[in-house]
Amino acid sequence: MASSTEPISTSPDLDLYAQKFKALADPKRLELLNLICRRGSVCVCDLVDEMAIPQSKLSYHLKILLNAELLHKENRGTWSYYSLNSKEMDRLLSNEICRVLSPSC
Amino acid sequence: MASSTEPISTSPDLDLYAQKFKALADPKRLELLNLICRRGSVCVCDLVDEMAIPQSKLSYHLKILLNAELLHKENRGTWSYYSLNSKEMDRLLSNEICRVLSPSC
DNA sequence: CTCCTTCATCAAATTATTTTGATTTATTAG
DNA sequence: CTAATAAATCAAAATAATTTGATGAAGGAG
Repeated sequence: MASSTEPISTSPDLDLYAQKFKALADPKRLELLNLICRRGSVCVCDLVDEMAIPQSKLSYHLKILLNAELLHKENRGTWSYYSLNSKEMDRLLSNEICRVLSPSC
Repeated sequence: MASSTEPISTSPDLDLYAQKFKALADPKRLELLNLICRRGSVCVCDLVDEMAIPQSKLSYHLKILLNAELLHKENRGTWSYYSLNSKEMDRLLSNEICRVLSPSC
């Protein structure tokens, strides 16, 4: 809706934040974020190798992080390259946590 | 494994962070944090009135937030007073998000 | 063209979380 | 003392998230 009578941005859209935190609410996905961050940009097949996780499972988790806008995705041919959305991570998390999740980024 | 040749504390306990984010991963709980923050210190019965939510449900969510150390709890007689653990919130979240979740705190 | 790789998606099975209503313990008030 | 209130906990039911293995679409390699 977002009608013109609604208070502008007084509603911080708790659902939207909840979605982002939900994406972060899993150790596997935190590990994934960390790995992607360290690699800069990685394709799924490399992640499968490094994480020792079935590909469909990986795609599932990547999608959750992507939907939460914590990742960027770029398609090159049949490959999909994922990278961290640092801007969004920074916007969300403290420096301390960013450093923990993304050391040397 | 965890052999002695492994780098110490390379794992910053992702499980622990995941737990905290899981606590934040629910719009009802974010609303709850916000309300508690604005009140400073509130007992469960007041929260039941303000949130229009069954008491057992509220206690369930409070427990999750407490376990994640996002809240403090103080018992006075039969009353339980909950308040925000601002230190932990600040440690975890960006200023922007802290402000959104805890306006005027 | 044919075969192979990459990756997303799907449906079913599994597992985890949440909701509900009842019960329980402790405390307070009359 | 007895009544009533505060809040935690419990078990069952309802929902939601995750895992798994299979399939399919699309592009690359020979």
